[in-house]
Amino acid sequence: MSTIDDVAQRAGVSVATVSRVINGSSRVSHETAAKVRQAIAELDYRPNLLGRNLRRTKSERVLVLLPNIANPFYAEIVKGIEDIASKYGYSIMLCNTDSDLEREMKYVGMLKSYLADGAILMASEMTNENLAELSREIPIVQCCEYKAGLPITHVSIDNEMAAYKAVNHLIGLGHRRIAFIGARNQFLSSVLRKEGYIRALKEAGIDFDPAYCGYGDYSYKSGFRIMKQLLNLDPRPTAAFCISDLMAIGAIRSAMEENIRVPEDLAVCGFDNIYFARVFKPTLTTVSQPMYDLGCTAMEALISIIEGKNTGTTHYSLEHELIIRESTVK
Amino acid sequence: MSTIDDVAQRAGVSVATVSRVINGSSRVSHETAAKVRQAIAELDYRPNLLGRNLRRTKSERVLVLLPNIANPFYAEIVKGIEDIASKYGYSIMLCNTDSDLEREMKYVGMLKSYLADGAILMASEMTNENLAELSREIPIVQCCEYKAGLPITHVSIDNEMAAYKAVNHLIGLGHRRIAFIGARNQFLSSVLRKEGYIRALKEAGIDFDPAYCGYGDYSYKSGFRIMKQLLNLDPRPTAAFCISDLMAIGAIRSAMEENIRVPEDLAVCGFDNIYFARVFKPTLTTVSQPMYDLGCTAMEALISIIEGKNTGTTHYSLEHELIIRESTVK
DNA sequence: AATGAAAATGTAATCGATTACATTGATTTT
DNA sequence: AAAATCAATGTAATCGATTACATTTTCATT
Repeated sequence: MSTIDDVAQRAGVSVATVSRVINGSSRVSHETAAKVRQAIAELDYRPNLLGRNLRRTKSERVLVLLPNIANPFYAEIVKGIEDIASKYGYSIMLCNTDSDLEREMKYVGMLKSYLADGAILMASEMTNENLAELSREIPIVQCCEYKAGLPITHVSIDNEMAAYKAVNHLIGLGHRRIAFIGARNQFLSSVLRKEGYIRALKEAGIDFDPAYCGYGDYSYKSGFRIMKQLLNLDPRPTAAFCISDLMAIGAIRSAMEENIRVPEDLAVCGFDNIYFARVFKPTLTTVSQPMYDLGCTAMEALISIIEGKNTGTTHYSLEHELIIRESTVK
Repeated sequence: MSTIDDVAQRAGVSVATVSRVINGSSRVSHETAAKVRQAIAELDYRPNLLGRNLRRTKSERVLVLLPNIANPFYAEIVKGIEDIASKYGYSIMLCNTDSDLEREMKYVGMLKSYLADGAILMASEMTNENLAELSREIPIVQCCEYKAGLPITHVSIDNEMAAYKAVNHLIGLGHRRIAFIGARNQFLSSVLRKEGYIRALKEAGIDFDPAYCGYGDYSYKSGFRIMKQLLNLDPRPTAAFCISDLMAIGAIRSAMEENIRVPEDLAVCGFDNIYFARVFKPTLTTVSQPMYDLGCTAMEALISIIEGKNTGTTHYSLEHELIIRESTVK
């Protein structure tokens, strides 16, 4: 309601002085500062951020684009992002893209229109070309699900190795017919998880069989559907490696409906280690991603790009861990 | 990068004309408009939203404050909010408050600093006084979890009746010792759910016993912990009504650890009908809230306040439904 | 051809802040 | 006492848009 002019008038000083008091940018006498602060309090004045940001061409705000807030995987990452943001005085605003390119572009438009200083993209649907162009204009960092071969900083885990270890675990339990429940998309993370799966099979002398592979969209539903199909195969798989926990849980429920016991008749391994992985019965064997740290690292990286401390692109790879629970071992 | 001045220069017109073309606010000749559009395309120009919003004192943006994006209950509500927002040309930005007043106040500060035209608050931690004051300055709507007795529009279900029906269902199954797993907070919704619980007991001639009541924070963990304690009672409850599905699932897992069968030895009823309620084993009896519609209604209400169509406060109460599944009936 | 109305376009004020530069007044140095 | 220095404060330009008002152009009407 009230502007810096109102404050200046009430305190009997110029707007410059008021601004100095607010920003502590240069020395103001004690008495004057007190008068100004008093006026600010009396008027309940708050600087108009639009004016300030316009003048400073800096918003200290960052957009976080994510495909789906309902996916618990992202919640923990966001926590890390928020903590680091707040440490450096940045605000973050979450943008739910619903994996819809049009929605995503709307938020990217806001980014290009100076509403924020940069963005963290998770599972962006943009083309490589658009992404590259965007990152030339505006500081961005890709987190977790990312597009390959771009000069854009990203933060993730070693997806190939993680998948390799998970599948190796299944092989170690004696399984030979191991299904792969993945996703067919542009994200390097999903490509690498499949590569890890194939490498583990190969090293164990097991032929890769595309019939044992199904593709969905990380969701419970798609895991459920894919497993239904896989169970119709003859001989049917005795184990499955899924690229998300939600898919794994869907797969298990699918098996349960067919009276197939997990893990006795079918061992299932997930990916992510969302909170529900230890709540669900049977508890879920999975690859634990350091979600909180992924978020922290992404935000640290973004801020250093925004503040010009870091111009090159860096690819961060954080540690993961295979967590063995009831869904593979009784 | 480029401004309206650059566009004007390149097109050989004035900034006013460029603005007219962008906003279609008044007639511009075909040729001129074409020249301007060409220049805009060539420069990849986008209006600076800070400048525009400052001038218009309108951002067409709305903040959505929610306690926790990890709670699947909110995800569906947000979808409704987003759909209506997009229908009216508004953008929404999600703000994760983590039920932390300080964080919440930071976002409220942005609101007061003209970064958005209004907000939808879910489970706000602000005091009644602060809320009332805020709503006098800025359009806000409370959704689902709300504070009572304030002249602020809110959208929810009839929580008392919903709880009453759920507990009545348990009573109908023959239960007499029915625990209440709730939350001790300022939200009218949780107070009303308890009142519904008490009314159902009363009508059935069952004495209300505070020993059978536990209080947490809607989370899985708190449900787990509370049920652990309740099971130590002698005689122990044979049923429990929980004010969130996450709590109900925690309670069930707690019982399972003690080798207590659900629903045979203990019937459990949740609240919300989150997606997981039908995935979890046993599937969960619960009160279904029309989350998507709650979101839609809240956003419609907010927009009508922002655009000055509606000045009074309205209290919307949407329909709910008791959904009976395995956790109460075999 | 002169007139007037309507259409197209331009000029400059404005939104609310920040900040370079200018000014004032007090204090120190010589 | 004059000069130099420095602290405190003010004036006005600026960020990038929108828009009221002014001006120019076009064209139908007489």
